[in-house]
Amino acid sequence: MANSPSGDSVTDRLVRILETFTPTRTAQTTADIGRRAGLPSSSAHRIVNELVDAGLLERDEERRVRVGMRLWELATRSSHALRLRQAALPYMERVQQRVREHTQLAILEHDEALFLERLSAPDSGANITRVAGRLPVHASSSGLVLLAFASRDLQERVLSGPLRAVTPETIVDPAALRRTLAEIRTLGRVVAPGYVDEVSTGVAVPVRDETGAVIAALSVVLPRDAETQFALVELHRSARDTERALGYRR
Amino acid sequence: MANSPSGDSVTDRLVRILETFTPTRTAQTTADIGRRAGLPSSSAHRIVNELVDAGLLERDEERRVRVGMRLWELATRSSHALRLRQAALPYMERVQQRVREHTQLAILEHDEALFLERLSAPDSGANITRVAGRLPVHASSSGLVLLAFASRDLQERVLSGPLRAVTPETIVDPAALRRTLAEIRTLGRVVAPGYVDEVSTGVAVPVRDETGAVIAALSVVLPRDAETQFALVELHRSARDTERALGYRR
DNA sequence: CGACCGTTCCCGCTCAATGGGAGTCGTGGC
DNA sequence: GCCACGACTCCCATTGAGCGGGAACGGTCG
Repeated sequence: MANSPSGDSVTDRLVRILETFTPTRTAQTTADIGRRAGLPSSSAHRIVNELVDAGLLERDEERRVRVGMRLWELATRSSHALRLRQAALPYMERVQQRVREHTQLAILEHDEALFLERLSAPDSGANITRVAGRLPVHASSSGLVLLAFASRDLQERVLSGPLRAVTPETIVDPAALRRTLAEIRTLGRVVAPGYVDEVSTGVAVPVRDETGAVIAALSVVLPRDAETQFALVELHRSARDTERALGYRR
Repeated sequence: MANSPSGDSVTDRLVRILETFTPTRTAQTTADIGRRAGLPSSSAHRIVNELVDAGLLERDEERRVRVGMRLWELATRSSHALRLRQAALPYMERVQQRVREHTQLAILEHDEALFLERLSAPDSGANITRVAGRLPVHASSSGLVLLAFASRDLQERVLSGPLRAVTPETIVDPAALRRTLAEIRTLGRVVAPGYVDEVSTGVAVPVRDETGAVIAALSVVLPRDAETQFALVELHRSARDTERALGYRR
């Protein structure tokens, strides 16, 4: 790969640089980026300046570096997930209005649940989910739905891998997880009390394409002891409407 | 610059490759990308494969190349615009529910209005705006608001540049545009009938930070002859609520 | 069956990227 | 006022990774 003795390509370096940015660290000095990405100072400065010139990164008033709007634009405007998001949004809004709790849309990405959208009323409860954030498939309600309908391959990989407990109530026993997944496939929904956050219960349903394959999960985060039935009915309705809006007819 | 005799850096090439993707062309063959980006076939294949390995691009079922979710994730999760969008979203929803027409949020980016979000009821009218899409500042209602409160520098650049007519009613006379901008500054809003689309009227208001600087525009697209007053009142209220949600107190 | 196209593989050349180090600027502590 | 530190820029000799022309493979279409 690149001319670097360190043996990483320019692409690798670019990704490593972008990965130094997180939701809580959106602006940093070039030197910081270099340290975190494991790049020599002069290289870090040179590459970051190049990226700023290209518009992929930006400088704020204090010359700190941020991810550029240009990158967001390029990534968003041709993302196929945008179509899914736009189709689902009106129906997510309806769920949000009626249930008045966090409503979210997630897809399967690299063995995790990636959240494409989150709607929250000002008075909604706690929620650790973020737009463009991730949660493990075996813990989050969205993830469980995505996992239940994922390839056998992925299921086995997750079941045999270490199942990290996010809370004491997260399912970490492979046999129990297997039973839960079977139940999700039968019932077409999941109720996940306290798996991600002890004070909340996630409920989720699948969104399918015309072949019946599950392409996304719609979910709501309720207070731990809330009634789940109404939210599930609304989620199912919105999932169907989203499928229709995408042009899928089954 | 990269090792290429063509004298463009790897970064340049990356941007050129990403720019071959558009909202209407979200999947293409590697050879297509190469042609459109002006790269030799073997180089295009090598670079695209590298980007796919890094997760910035993806292959679909037919081996065509798409922009990867990983790129969207990296660009979105640390984007400072995300904070603005999340703060504005609940209030945009309220506007959308009450006015029942396209509601959008735009910022100034590289002398154009860049749309961060668009909410549309299924029964809303025509709208050429897209999320992550752009419109010229002198034509769109959002753009006019952003331009009116932008730096004198940008204003003069736009006023002296060629003002392209999007429709026959777009303001293309510098003197008229100057008067319109002054009026926007006085009234704190704009009504743009037929400037972007002859059958629609855009109305927009500014969103400010604590220093009073305009950071975004909230707008609604109405049918050409609709009453604008109600929409403007709702927009103003939502702009104020958004400013408060962002923690700006004035 | 032949033409075409997308793609992969190969390989020798070369020059752009590399990174250590020196120097500049700005800041904050004392 | 002085010193230390950190962020950043500039310089430059070295070198190996990127480059791209070309050959070859495989699928598709007429």
